[in-house]
This record gives sequence, C-alpha cells and structure tokens, in this order.
Amino acid sequence: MTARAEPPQISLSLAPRGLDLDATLTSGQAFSWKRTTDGRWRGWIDGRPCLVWRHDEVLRAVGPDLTHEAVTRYFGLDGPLREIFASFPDDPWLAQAREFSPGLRVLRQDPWETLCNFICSALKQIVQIAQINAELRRALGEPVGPELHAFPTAARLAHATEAQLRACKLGFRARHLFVAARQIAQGEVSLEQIATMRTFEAREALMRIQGVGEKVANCVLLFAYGRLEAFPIDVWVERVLRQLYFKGSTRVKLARMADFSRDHFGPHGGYAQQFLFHWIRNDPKALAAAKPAKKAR
DNA sequence: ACCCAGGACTGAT
DNA sequence: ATCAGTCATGGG
Repeated sequence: MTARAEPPQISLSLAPRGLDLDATLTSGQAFSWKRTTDGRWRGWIDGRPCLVWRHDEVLRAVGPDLTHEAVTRYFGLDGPLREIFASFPDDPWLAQAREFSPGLRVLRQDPWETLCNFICSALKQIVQIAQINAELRRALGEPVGPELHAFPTAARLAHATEAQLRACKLGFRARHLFVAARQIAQGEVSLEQIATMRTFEAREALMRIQGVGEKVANCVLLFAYGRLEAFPIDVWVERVLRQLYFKGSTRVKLARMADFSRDHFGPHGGYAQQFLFHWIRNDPKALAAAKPAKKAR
C-alpha cells in the first residue's frame, strides 16, 4: 500500500457462478489484459482501467467509475447461461471442450476496440494482436494515468498518418485500420446502430468496413455485441471442424462448414465455438485428436 | 531456413 | 461464384 491518496475507486463483489479468468482472458477474444505478478488481471472495461481477480466464489473488480452492472455485463454473467448450455447439441467433442475449461465465458466488449483488434488479427498470433493493441494505446491513446493509455478513438486513428500506424507493427493491416477508422469517424457505418440491427443485417453492415470479412465480422458480433449465434471460423476452428466433424476430409469447403456449424451447434453456436477454440489450442489431447493425417512423403 | 499465425482484398477464370 | 497471389511481421 502506498501512502499516496488513492484515486476514487469502487470495489464490488459478485458470485459469478463460475468464471475462469485465465481461460476467458487468454482465449483470443480480449487483447488488452495483462496478468499481474500475483495472478490478478489488469485491463479495461467499457474504456475504464481496472484490476480484476477472483477469490473463491467471489469476483472482485476495482477501478474508477466501475459498476456492478458493467462488470457483470462485460463478463457475460447476466445472460441465461443455463439455457445457453442446454441448447448445445449432445456432442462428445464439445463435451470435452467444455470439460477442459468450464469457466470460460464469452465477453461483451466495446465494439470499436473489438473491431480494431480483429481488423489487426489477420494472420497474427494472439500475443501479437495484444502487442499491437498496446502499441496503439501508447502511441495514439489518451493518457489516463502513469503508463496508462485509453484505446484511441476512431477520430484519433482517422487523423493519424498511415506511417504512424505502421510504426505500431501493423504491417499491411495499417491501411485497413486507417480506412476503417475514417469510415467510422465519418459515420459511414454506425457501430451504435449495428447494436439495434438483426444479426444478419449487422453482419452485412460490419462487412462494409475495410478489413472486415465474414470471420472478423462474426468475431465482433460475438465478442462485442453478444450475438451468440455468430460462429467465427478461423484456422483453428476450421481444423477442429475438418478433422473432428468432417473426418479429416480435405475438400470440404468453408461455406459448407459454416452451414454445418449453424445447424449443428444451434442458436448459441458461437459460445460453443469459443469452447472448441480454447480447447484445441490448449489441450494436448485435443491437438492430438485433431492432428491432420500424415502426408505421404 | 522454413512454416505458421483468430484473413481480407484483388484480379483472373 | 470460385480461386490463387499478395499483403508485413514475429514466433516457434
């Protein structure tokens, strides 16, 4: 404890009925959280810095202007979890994935930052996306404390130079992010309106943004707008589907896997997708099960 | 040295 | 409509 006066903070607690912070915050949906040396998590909820940790059955979060409602919503603990899980198919792979990390939750994050994160995600590893997020904050974000920068607004990114963006290790994604920022700043696409649209129209609107294809649109719908039916298929989920649900067939096309996923995993398929994604990337048994057949050499 | 990463865009069929 | 080529950069 420092002797200095603390900034005004609100402390709160809730019984989350199971929330695995480590799994949730490292599962490739959020990219601005860092684990502290004592196992807590520093990050942002609704644009406000905070510190989050779990003690037994209680989740604690501390940060200026933080509310119980905001934390509950962010961690997706206000949804009908029991109904969601009950809607899952009786499926041995999904069952294993859920068993691997039962406390994994789908977050509901800020749409703008989530959009940027996934525009930057193309052909990047999760750690690198987090690094880009940190660079953008440091270079262009509003300072809100020592070594603490908010995520830059669309207007700010729109007025940056493409060279500034490239300096944040964006590579070829710099142009995408730059154009996207201008589109949002000029109101060509409204992230607020998207919240009111049906998922299909919301997806089409998102895909009008530069750097946003079907996969990124689905990530934003799932991880920011709470559209649990959105089912992103990245290289990992494609691997799971192909190897475990299509018997390793090499010719099944992406569109068919998307159709299958919608039918098979149901109205909250995106949630199932997140269990599968985390499972295949972290459970050695899953990796072994989904390993492609050895190519003849 | 080589392959891969939570892909999207472009231009040619 | 489908399909290969291309786009930077860092990790394993």
